[in-house]
Amino acid sequence: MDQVNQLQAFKQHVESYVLFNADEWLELEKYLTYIQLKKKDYFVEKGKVCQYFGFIAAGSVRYFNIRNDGEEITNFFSFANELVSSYKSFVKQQPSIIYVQALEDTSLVCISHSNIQKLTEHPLLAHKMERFGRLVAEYYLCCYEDRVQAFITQSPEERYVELLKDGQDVLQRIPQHYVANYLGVTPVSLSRIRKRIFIPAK
Amino acid sequence: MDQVNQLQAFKQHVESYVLFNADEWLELEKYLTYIQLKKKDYFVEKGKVCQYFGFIAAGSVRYFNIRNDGEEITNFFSFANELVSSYKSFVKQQPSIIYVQALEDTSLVCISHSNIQKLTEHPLLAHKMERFGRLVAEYYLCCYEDRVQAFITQSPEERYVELLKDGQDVLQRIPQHYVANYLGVTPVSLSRIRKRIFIPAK
DNA sequence: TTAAAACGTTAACAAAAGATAAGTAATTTA
DNA sequence: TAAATTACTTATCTTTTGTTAACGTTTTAA
Repeated sequence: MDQVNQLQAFKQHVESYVLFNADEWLELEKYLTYIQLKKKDYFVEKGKVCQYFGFIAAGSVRYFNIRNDGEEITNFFSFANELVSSYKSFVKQQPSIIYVQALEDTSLVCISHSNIQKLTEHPLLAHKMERFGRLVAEYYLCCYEDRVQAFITQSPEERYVELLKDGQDVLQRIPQHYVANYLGVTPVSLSRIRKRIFIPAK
Repeated sequence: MDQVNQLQAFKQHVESYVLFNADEWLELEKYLTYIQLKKKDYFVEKGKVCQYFGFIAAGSVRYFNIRNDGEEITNFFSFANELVSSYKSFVKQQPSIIYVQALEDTSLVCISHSNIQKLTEHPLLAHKMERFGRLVAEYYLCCYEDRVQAFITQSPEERYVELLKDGQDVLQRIPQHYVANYLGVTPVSLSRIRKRIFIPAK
């Protein structure tokens, strides 16, 4: 995917939050950074400060942690036309507690933290950029609200069934043990859940 | 607690995000609503649109859900000097999926949704209000990020031990079965966890 | 103040999940 | 392409959790 198309996709996504006119876009474009990740490249590594806030024009990423025993624990995924960052690390400019890694070759349109600072002080763009930042945070906040709600009110099996409903395409692209972590269970347990669901007891 | 003190506490909290000068405060104050809740009064009810975004000057609230079988499931708590709203409902102006109820008599400094709209278009205050909104959303997003992380990487027992560390005072004020829900386990299970922790096997 | 309701603990049993290991299939990569 | 690695399932055993019910205590409300 070339930069023109990446920018196009980025614009479309941003405008689902806030509308910018042509002049504003010309100015905003100066602050964008294009980043290409190959499969397994890191967008952020644990212990390092997340420098960019990214939009996935193409590809996908996985957010994970490494336990003391070396096991990788997957928290989350982001796909094309979604945003990506180690949010807390980016916002607070503190070392990330997670890794964010490309699941496949991935094209990103990014804004660095220092450019975000400049944009939120920019005479022409400040107001809309603040609003954009707020709406993005609110969007993800609502996602997390749902996710916490699910952990509290649903069993792992129910969470998996729910995920099957609105994430068929997603599930097919992701190794199952990553999904298991995402649901908060072990891969072995997810395998049993699948067995229970697909081959009901006679 | 009288309104002067409530406003004082509110100002202090807001200024931990964004600084407003005296003139700005005088203007902003026009948009505030003071709400008193008696114990067990609702701040928001399920199915109704959350009209206010509130700051708890004194008191505390509990966020909960009612399951099909009538059981109440507690999601979250907010205490004095914290913000409260059914975030998703307030932001999207759609019916709340949860109840928010006062755990004790509670004094709130609130801004209505329509006033938030006016403030984010206000010639004097817009920029700072947008920033305030963004920083608040980011703050809560980080809280949720931690909470989801805890569900994925920790056992209920570990989550409880963690909660004991930084929430001693909180735990003493809240019925234990509310805490159990918050941790994602049943009250019976939390009782067993407590037994395991406090009376270690000989 | 007394009766009713709500709380927390414990017990007993069933269901589910974790840990470990083994075995097969699929994918990677040298 | 062959060897190595990774992924998924299955089995066994242990631990934890859920469910239901009982019991004494505390709190609430009539």
